[in-house]
Amino acid sequence: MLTRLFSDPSLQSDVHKYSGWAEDSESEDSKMKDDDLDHERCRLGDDDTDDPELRGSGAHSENLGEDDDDDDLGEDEEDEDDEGAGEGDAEDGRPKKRGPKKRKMTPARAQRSKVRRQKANARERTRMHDLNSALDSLRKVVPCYSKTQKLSKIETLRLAKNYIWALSEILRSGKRPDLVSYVQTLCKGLSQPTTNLVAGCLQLNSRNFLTEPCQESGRYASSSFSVHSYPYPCARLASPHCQSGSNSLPLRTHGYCSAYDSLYGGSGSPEYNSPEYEGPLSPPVCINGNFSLKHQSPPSPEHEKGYHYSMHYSSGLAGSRQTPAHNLVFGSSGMRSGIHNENVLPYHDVHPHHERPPAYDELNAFFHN
DNA sequence: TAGGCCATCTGGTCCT
DNA sequence: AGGACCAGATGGCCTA
Repeated sequence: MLTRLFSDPSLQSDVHKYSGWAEDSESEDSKMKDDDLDHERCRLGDDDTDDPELRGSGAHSENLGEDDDDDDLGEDEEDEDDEGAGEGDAEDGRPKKRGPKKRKMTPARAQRSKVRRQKANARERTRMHDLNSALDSLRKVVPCYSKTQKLSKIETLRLAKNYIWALSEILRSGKRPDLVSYVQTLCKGLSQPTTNLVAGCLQLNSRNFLTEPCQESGRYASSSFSVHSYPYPCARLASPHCQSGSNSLPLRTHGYCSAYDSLYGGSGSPEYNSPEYEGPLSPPVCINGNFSLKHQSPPSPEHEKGYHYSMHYSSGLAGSRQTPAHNLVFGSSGMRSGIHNENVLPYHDVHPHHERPPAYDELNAFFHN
Protein backbone atom coordinates (compact mmCIF):
# COMPACT_ATOMS: atom_id res chain seq x y z
CA MET A 1 0.00 0.00 0.00
CA LEU A 2 2.81 2.30 0.77
CA THR A 3 4.22 1.66 -2.63
CA ARG A 4 0.88 2.42 -4.10
CA LEU A 5 0.69 5.56 -2.17
CA PHE A 6 4.07 6.60 -3.41
CA SER A 7 3.15 5.66 -6.90
CA ASP A 8 0.60 8.35 -6.90
CA PRO A 9 2.08 11.04 -9.11
CA SER A 10 0.44 13.65 -7.02
CA LEU A 11 2.43 12.48 -4.08
CA GLN A 12 5.70 11.78 -5.68
CA SER A 13 7.09 15.21 -5.17
CA ASP A 14 6.45 14.89 -1.51
CA VAL A 15 7.92 11.45 -1.51
CA HIS A 16 11.09 12.69 -3.03
CA LYS A 17 11.20 15.49 -0.61
CA TYR A 18 10.93 12.96 2.11
CA SER A 19 13.61 10.85 0.54
CA GLY A 20 15.92 13.78 0.49
CA TRP A 21 15.33 14.29 4.15
CA ALA A 22 15.61 10.70 5.08
CA GLU A 23 18.89 10.31 3.35
CA ASP A 24 20.19 13.59 4.57
CA SER A 25 20.97 14.68 1.10
CA GLU A 26 19.62 15.21 -2.26
CA SER A 27 18.42 12.15 -4.03
CA GLU A 28 21.48 10.58 -5.47
CA ASP A 29 19.49 8.25 -7.62
CA SER A 30 18.19 11.19 -9.51
CA LYS A 31 21.64 11.61 -10.84
CA MET A 32 22.12 7.95 -11.45
CA LYS A 33 18.98 7.81 -13.45
CA ASP A 34 20.22 10.53 -15.69
CA ASP A 35 22.84 8.11 -16.84
CA ASP A 36 20.31 5.59 -17.84
CA LEU A 37 18.54 7.22 -20.71
CA ASP A 38 16.21 4.35 -21.35
CA HIS A 39 14.72 4.58 -18.00
CA GLU A 40 11.81 6.76 -17.25
CA ARG A 41 12.87 7.48 -13.79
CA CYS A 42 15.40 10.01 -14.98
CA ARG A 43 12.90 12.69 -14.29
CA LEU A 44 14.71 14.14 -11.34
CA GLY A 45 18.20 14.20 -12.74
CA ASP A 46 19.80 17.58 -12.47
CA ASP A 47 23.36 16.63 -11.94
CA ASP A 48 25.89 14.77 -13.97
CA THR A 49 27.43 13.14 -10.96
CA ASP A 50 26.39 9.78 -9.76
CA ASP A 51 28.94 8.85 -7.21
CA PRO A 52 27.26 7.70 -4.06
CA GLU A 53 30.02 9.34 -2.13
CA LEU A 54 28.48 12.64 -2.94
CA ARG A 55 25.40 11.78 -1.03
CA GLY A 56 24.67 14.31 1.63
CA SER A 57 26.91 16.88 0.10
CA GLY A 58 24.24 19.47 0.46
CA ALA A 59 24.23 20.23 -3.20
CA HIS A 60 21.22 21.85 -4.71
CA SER A 61 18.32 19.66 -5.45
CA GLU A 62 14.76 20.05 -6.44
CA ASN A 63 14.11 17.10 -4.25
CA LEU A 64 14.66 19.17 -1.19
CA GLY A 65 11.73 21.19 -2.10
CA GLU A 66 10.79 24.75 -1.42
CA ASP A 67 11.83 24.59 2.17
CA ASP A 68 15.42 23.98 1.30
CA ASP A 69 17.40 27.17 1.37
CA ASP A 70 20.49 25.44 0.08
CA ASP A 71 19.29 25.54 -3.43
CA ASP A 72 21.29 28.61 -4.10
CA LEU A 73 24.52 26.89 -3.26
CA GLY A 74 24.97 25.92 -6.83
CA GLU A 75 27.20 23.30 -8.29
CA ASP A 76 30.28 24.92 -6.91
CA GLU A 77 29.05 24.04 -3.50
CA GLU A 78 28.78 20.45 -4.52
CA ASP A 79 32.51 20.11 -4.62
CA GLU A 80 32.91 21.53 -1.18
CA ASP A 81 33.74 19.27 1.66
CA ASP A 82 31.22 17.98 4.14
CA GLU A 83 31.65 20.70 6.65
CA GLY A 84 29.87 23.23 4.59
CA ALA A 85 27.09 20.83 3.95
CA GLY A 86 27.02 19.85 7.55
CA GLU A 87 26.46 23.38 8.64
CA GLY A 88 23.73 23.72 6.17
CA ASP A 89 22.19 20.57 7.50
CA ALA A 90 22.35 21.86 10.99
CA GLU A 91 20.37 24.87 9.95
CA ASP A 92 17.77 22.59 8.53
CA GLY A 93 17.66 20.52 11.62
CA ARG A 94 19.25 17.61 9.89
CA PRO A 95 22.15 15.81 11.53
CA LYS A 96 25.59 16.90 10.65
CA LYS A 97 27.16 14.77 8.00
CA ARG A 98 29.84 12.47 9.21
CA GLY A 99 32.34 10.27 7.56
CA PRO A 100 35.05 10.92 5.06
CA LYS A 101 35.06 14.06 3.11
CA LYS A 102 33.54 13.94 -0.24
CA ARG A 103 35.93 13.76 -3.04
CA LYS A 104 35.50 15.91 -5.97
CA MET A 105 33.62 14.27 -8.73
CA THR A 106 35.79 14.43 -11.73
CA PRO A 107 34.51 13.43 -15.14
CA ALA A 108 36.67 10.35 -14.97
CA ARG A 109 35.23 9.36 -11.64
CA ALA A 110 31.78 10.05 -12.85
CA GLN A 111 32.38 7.86 -15.83
CA ARG A 112 33.73 5.07 -13.67
CA SER A 113 30.83 5.36 -11.36
CA LYS A 114 28.46 5.23 -14.25
CA VAL A 115 30.06 2.10 -15.61
CA ARG A 116 30.09 0.57 -12.20
CA ARG A 117 26.42 1.26 -11.77
CA GLN A 118 25.60 -0.17 -15.16
CA LYS A 119 27.54 -3.30 -14.39
CA ALA A 120 25.77 -3.61 -11.08
CA ASN A 121 22.45 -3.25 -12.81
CA ALA A 122 23.34 -5.98 -15.25
CA ARG A 123 24.39 -8.25 -12.45
CA GLU A 124 21.21 -7.55 -10.60
CA ARG A 125 19.18 -8.37 -13.66
CA THR A 126 21.03 -11.62 -14.10
CA ARG A 127 20.60 -12.44 -10.48
CA MET A 128 16.90 -11.85 -10.62
CA HIS A 129 16.62 -13.87 -13.81
CA ASP A 130 18.38 -16.74 -12.11
CA LEU A 131 16.06 -16.41 -9.21
CA ASN A 132 13.08 -16.47 -11.51
CA SER A 133 14.45 -19.51 -13.28
CA ALA A 134 14.72 -21.26 -9.98
CA LEU A 135 11.18 -20.29 -9.20
CA ASP A 136 10.06 -21.67 -12.52
CA SER A 137 11.78 -24.90 -11.69
CA LEU A 138 10.00 -24.93 -8.40
CA ARG A 139 6.67 -24.29 -10.08
CA LYS A 140 7.17 -27.41 -12.12
CA VAL A 141 7.55 -29.69 -9.16
CA VAL A 142 4.82 -28.40 -6.94
CA PRO A 143 1.40 -29.97 -7.33
CA CYS A 144 0.12 -27.37 -9.66
CA TYR A 145 1.86 -26.25 -12.76
CA SER A 146 0.67 -24.37 -15.75
CA LYS A 147 2.48 -22.32 -18.25
CA THR A 148 -0.49 -20.21 -18.98
CA GLN A 149 -1.47 -19.47 -15.46
CA LYS A 150 1.63 -19.46 -13.44
CA LEU A 151 1.53 -19.27 -9.73
CA SER A 152 2.89 -16.07 -8.43
CA LYS A 153 6.23 -16.10 -6.74
CA ILE A 154 4.85 -15.88 -3.29
CA GLU A 155 2.19 -18.46 -3.95
CA THR A 156 4.74 -20.80 -5.44
CA LEU A 157 6.84 -20.57 -2.33
CA ARG A 158 3.86 -21.06 -0.09
CA LEU A 159 2.62 -24.03 -2.02
CA ALA A 160 6.08 -25.55 -2.08
CA LYS A 161 6.36 -25.16 1.63
CA ASN A 162 2.98 -26.77 2.14
CA TYR A 163 3.85 -29.52 -0.26
CA ILE A 164 7.06 -30.34 1.51
CA TRP A 165 5.22 -30.32 4.74
CA ALA A 166 2.55 -32.65 3.43
CA LEU A 167 5.08 -35.07 2.04
CA SER A 168 7.02 -34.97 5.24
CA GLU A 169 3.91 -35.79 7.17
CA ILE A 170 3.27 -38.74 4.93
CA LEU A 171 6.73 -40.04 5.53
CA ARG A 172 6.63 -39.33 9.19
CA SER A 173 3.28 -40.87 9.90
CA GLY A 174 3.63 -43.69 7.46
CA LYS A 175 -0.02 -43.38 6.70
CA ARG A 176 -1.93 -42.11 3.81
CA PRO A 177 -3.36 -38.85 4.86
CA ASP A 178 -6.90 -37.85 4.83
CA LEU A 179 -7.77 -36.26 1.58
CA VAL A 180 -9.31 -33.21 3.04
CA SER A 181 -6.52 -32.56 5.43
CA TYR A 182 -4.04 -33.13 2.69
CA VAL A 183 -5.63 -30.58 0.47
CA GLN A 184 -6.04 -28.20 3.32
CA THR A 185 -2.39 -28.57 4.08
CA LEU A 186 -1.47 -27.85 0.52
CA CYS A 187 -3.65 -24.82 0.38
CA LYS A 188 -2.87 -23.42 3.75
CA GLY A 189 -2.09 -19.77 3.49
CA LEU A 190 -2.73 -19.64 -0.21
CA SER A 191 -4.95 -17.04 -1.73
CA GLN A 192 -8.40 -18.03 -2.77
CA PRO A 193 -7.60 -17.97 -6.48
CA THR A 194 -4.56 -20.09 -5.92
CA THR A 195 -6.50 -22.42 -3.72
CA ASN A 196 -9.02 -22.84 -6.45
CA LEU A 197 -6.28 -23.37 -8.95
CA VAL A 198 -4.58 -25.98 -6.86
CA ALA A 199 -7.85 -27.65 -6.13
CA GLY A 200 -8.64 -27.66 -9.78
CA CYS A 201 -5.28 -29.09 -10.59
CA LEU A 202 -5.85 -31.71 -8.01
CA GLN A 203 -9.26 -32.40 -9.41
CA LEU A 204 -10.60 -31.57 -6.04
CA ASN A 205 -13.39 -29.21 -6.21
CA SER A 206 -16.37 -29.55 -4.04
CA ARG A 207 -17.98 -32.16 -6.12
CA ASN A 208 -15.01 -34.36 -5.77
CA PHE A 209 -15.66 -34.56 -2.14
CA LEU A 210 -19.07 -35.94 -2.66
CA THR A 211 -18.14 -38.96 -4.53
CA GLU A 212 -20.40 -41.24 -6.30
CA PRO A 213 -19.56 -44.82 -6.77
CA CYS A 214 -16.88 -45.04 -9.32
CA GLN A 215 -18.72 -46.13 -12.35
CA GLU A 216 -15.91 -46.33 -14.76
CA SER A 217 -13.06 -47.69 -12.86
CA GLY A 218 -15.14 -49.44 -10.33
CA ARG A 219 -12.21 -49.46 -8.02
CA TYR A 220 -12.38 -46.67 -5.60
CA ALA A 221 -15.98 -45.92 -5.38
CA SER A 222 -16.69 -44.29 -2.14
CA SER A 223 -18.90 -41.77 -0.63
CA SER A 224 -16.62 -41.09 2.22
CA PHE A 225 -13.27 -39.49 2.56
CA SER A 226 -11.77 -42.71 3.56
CA VAL A 227 -8.12 -42.60 3.18
CA HIS A 228 -8.04 -45.98 1.70
CA SER A 229 -11.00 -45.87 -0.51
CA TYR A 230 -11.31 -42.40 -1.78
CA PRO A 231 -9.85 -41.85 -5.16
CA TYR A 232 -7.17 -39.37 -4.65
CA PRO A 233 -6.30 -37.31 -7.58
CA CYS A 234 -2.90 -37.32 -9.01
CA ALA A 235 -1.66 -33.84 -9.20
CA ARG A 236 0.57 -34.34 -12.09
CA LEU A 237 -0.84 -31.60 -14.02
CA ALA A 238 -0.64 -29.18 -16.75
CA SER A 239 0.45 -31.30 -19.55
CA PRO A 240 2.10 -29.90 -22.62
CA HIS A 241 -0.95 -30.92 -24.48
CA CYS A 242 -3.40 -29.35 -22.21
CA GLN A 243 -6.01 -28.52 -24.69
CA SER A 244 -9.59 -29.32 -25.03
CA GLY A 245 -8.86 -32.05 -27.41
CA SER A 246 -11.59 -33.86 -29.17
CA ASN A 247 -10.90 -36.93 -27.23
CA SER A 248 -10.42 -35.22 -23.99
CA LEU A 249 -12.91 -34.33 -21.47
CA PRO A 250 -13.45 -30.70 -20.67
CA LEU A 251 -10.81 -30.53 -18.09
CA ARG A 252 -9.27 -27.27 -18.87
CA THR A 253 -10.08 -24.40 -16.70
CA HIS A 254 -8.60 -20.96 -16.56
CA GLY A 255 -5.60 -21.89 -18.54
CA TYR A 256 -4.35 -24.71 -16.49
CA CYS A 257 -5.08 -28.29 -17.07
CA SER A 258 -4.97 -31.51 -15.28
CA ALA A 259 -3.22 -34.70 -15.82
CA TYR A 260 -6.22 -35.79 -17.66
CA ASP A 261 -5.53 -33.59 -20.51
CA SER A 262 -2.38 -35.44 -20.98
CA LEU A 263 -4.23 -38.64 -20.59
CA TYR A 264 -6.91 -37.99 -23.03
CA GLY A 265 -5.01 -35.67 -25.17
CA GLY A 266 -2.29 -38.17 -25.41
CA SER A 267 0.72 -38.01 -27.56
CA GLY A 268 -1.40 -38.70 -30.53
CA SER A 269 -3.58 -35.75 -29.93
CA PRO A 270 -3.30 -32.93 -32.43
CA GLU A 271 -2.93 -30.60 -29.53
CA TYR A 272 -0.17 -32.53 -28.03
CA ASN A 273 2.49 -30.28 -29.32
CA SER A 274 0.72 -27.16 -28.52
CA PRO A 275 3.34 -24.50 -28.15
CA GLU A 276 1.47 -23.25 -25.20
CA TYR A 277 2.94 -25.92 -23.03
CA GLU A 278 6.29 -27.36 -23.26
CA GLY A 279 7.58 -27.80 -19.81
CA PRO A 280 7.54 -30.88 -17.75
CA LEU A 281 4.53 -31.75 -15.80
CA SER A 282 4.16 -31.35 -12.16
CA PRO A 283 4.96 -34.42 -10.21
CA PRO A 284 2.29 -36.75 -9.04
CA VAL A 285 1.02 -36.39 -5.59
CA CYS A 286 -0.96 -39.53 -5.51
CA ILE A 287 -1.00 -39.74 -1.84
CA ASN A 288 -3.48 -42.51 -1.92
CA GLY A 289 -0.98 -44.73 -3.49
CA ASN A 290 2.45 -44.90 -4.82
CA PHE A 291 3.74 -42.16 -6.94
CA SER A 292 3.92 -44.27 -10.01
CA LEU A 293 7.15 -42.87 -11.09
CA LYS A 294 8.03 -45.79 -13.22
CA HIS A 295 4.87 -46.01 -15.17
CA GLN A 296 5.06 -46.23 -18.83
CA SER A 297 2.61 -45.02 -21.31
CA PRO A 298 0.53 -46.53 -22.63
CA PRO A 299 -0.41 -48.49 -19.60
CA SER A 300 0.70 -52.00 -19.29
CA PRO A 301 0.29 -54.67 -16.69
CA GLU A 302 3.42 -53.36 -15.15
CA HIS A 303 1.79 -50.03 -14.92
CA GLU A 304 -1.16 -51.51 -13.27
CA LYS A 305 1.15 -52.85 -10.72
CA GLY A 306 2.90 -49.59 -10.46
CA TYR A 307 -0.12 -47.55 -9.61
CA HIS A 308 -1.85 -50.09 -7.66
CA TYR A 309 -2.55 -47.46 -5.09
CA SER A 310 -2.85 -44.66 -7.47
CA MET A 311 -5.75 -42.38 -7.78
CA HIS A 312 -8.62 -43.21 -9.92
CA TYR A 313 -11.07 -40.63 -10.87
CA SER A 314 -14.64 -41.49 -11.08
CA SER A 315 -16.57 -40.32 -14.02
CA GLY A 316 -19.45 -40.20 -11.69
CA LEU A 317 -17.83 -37.31 -9.98
CA ALA A 318 -18.61 -35.00 -12.77
CA GLY A 319 -22.26 -35.36 -12.45
CA SER A 320 -22.37 -36.15 -8.86
CA ARG A 321 -24.53 -34.29 -6.51
CA GLN A 322 -23.06 -32.11 -3.95
CA THR A 323 -24.19 -30.66 -0.76
CA PRO A 324 -23.26 -27.35 0.67
CA ALA A 325 -21.41 -29.13 3.35
CA HIS A 326 -19.00 -30.34 0.77
CA ASN A 327 -18.30 -27.13 -0.91
CA LEU A 328 -15.35 -26.50 1.27
CA VAL A 329 -13.17 -23.81 -0.05
CA PHE A 330 -12.69 -24.87 -3.55
CA GLY A 331 -15.64 -23.44 -5.22
CA SER A 332 -16.94 -25.21 -8.24
CA SER A 333 -14.95 -23.87 -11.09
CA GLY A 334 -12.44 -26.57 -11.32
CA MET A 335 -14.62 -29.55 -11.80
CA ARG A 336 -13.58 -32.11 -14.22
CA SER A 337 -14.88 -35.45 -15.00
CA GLY A 338 -14.19 -38.79 -16.36
CA ILE A 339 -10.75 -39.15 -15.07
CA HIS A 340 -8.83 -42.30 -15.44
CA ASN A 341 -5.55 -42.51 -13.91
CA GLU A 342 -4.78 -45.52 -15.97
CA ASN A 343 -4.12 -42.99 -18.59
CA VAL A 344 -1.97 -40.80 -16.51
CA LEU A 345 1.33 -40.44 -18.10
CA PRO A 346 3.97 -41.59 -15.75
CA TYR A 347 5.85 -38.91 -14.07
CA HIS A 348 9.00 -40.59 -15.13
CA ASP A 349 8.06 -40.05 -18.72
CA VAL A 350 7.66 -36.39 -18.46
CA HIS A 351 10.20 -35.55 -15.86
CA PRO A 352 13.79 -36.22 -16.52
CA HIS A 353 15.14 -38.17 -13.68
CA HIS A 354 17.37 -35.41 -12.59
CA GLU A 355 14.36 -33.21 -12.12
CA ARG A 356 12.59 -35.64 -9.94
CA PRO A 357 12.39 -34.53 -6.39
CA PRO A 358 14.39 -36.92 -4.31
CA ALA A 359 11.45 -37.48 -2.05
CA TYR A 360 9.58 -39.17 -4.81
CA ASP A 361 11.82 -42.15 -4.95
CA GLU A 362 11.55 -42.57 -1.28
CA LEU A 363 7.86 -42.11 -1.32
CA ASN A 364 7.50 -44.43 -4.22
CA ALA A 365 9.34 -47.09 -2.37
CA PHE A 366 7.26 -46.44 0.64
CA PHE A 367 4.01 -46.87 -1.14
CA HIS A 368 5.20 -49.99 -2.78
CA ASN A 369 5.66 -51.64 0.55
C1' DT B 1 -10.04 2.05 -12.09
C1' DA B 2 -7.92 -0.17 -8.14
C1' DG B 3 -5.13 -3.73 -6.85
C1' DG B 4 -1.87 -7.50 -7.65
C1' DC B 5 2.20 -8.90 -9.69
C1' DC B 6 6.32 -8.14 -11.91
C1' DA B 7 10.85 -6.22 -13.84
C1' DT B 8 14.09 -2.99 -13.18
C1' DC B 9 16.91 0.50 -11.11
C1' DT B 10 19.05 2.00 -7.14
C1' DG B 11 21.65 2.64 -2.80
C1' DG B 12 23.03 0.40 1.39
C1' DT B 13 25.39 -3.29 3.70
C1' DC B 14 28.35 -7.09 4.14
C1' DC B 15 31.99 -9.88 2.61
C1' DT B 16 36.19 -11.19 0.05
C1' DA C 1 37.38 -2.09 -4.94
C1' DG C 2 34.09 -4.95 -6.39
C1' DG C 3 30.55 -8.47 -6.06
C1' DA C 4 26.45 -10.51 -3.76
C1' DC C 5 22.46 -9.68 -1.50
C1' DC C 6 18.72 -7.01 0.01
C1' DA C 7 14.89 -3.81 0.21
C1' DG C 8 12.67 0.44 -1.40
C1' DA C 9 10.85 2.88 -5.27
C1' DT C 10 8.72 3.09 -9.59
C1' DG C 11 6.18 2.18 -13.72
C1' DG C 12 4.08 -1.30 -16.80
C1' DC C 13 0.83 -4.94 -17.51
C1' DC C 14 -3.17 -7.49 -16.46
C1' DT C 15 -7.55 -8.56 -14.39
C1' DA C 16 -11.78 -8.21 -11.74
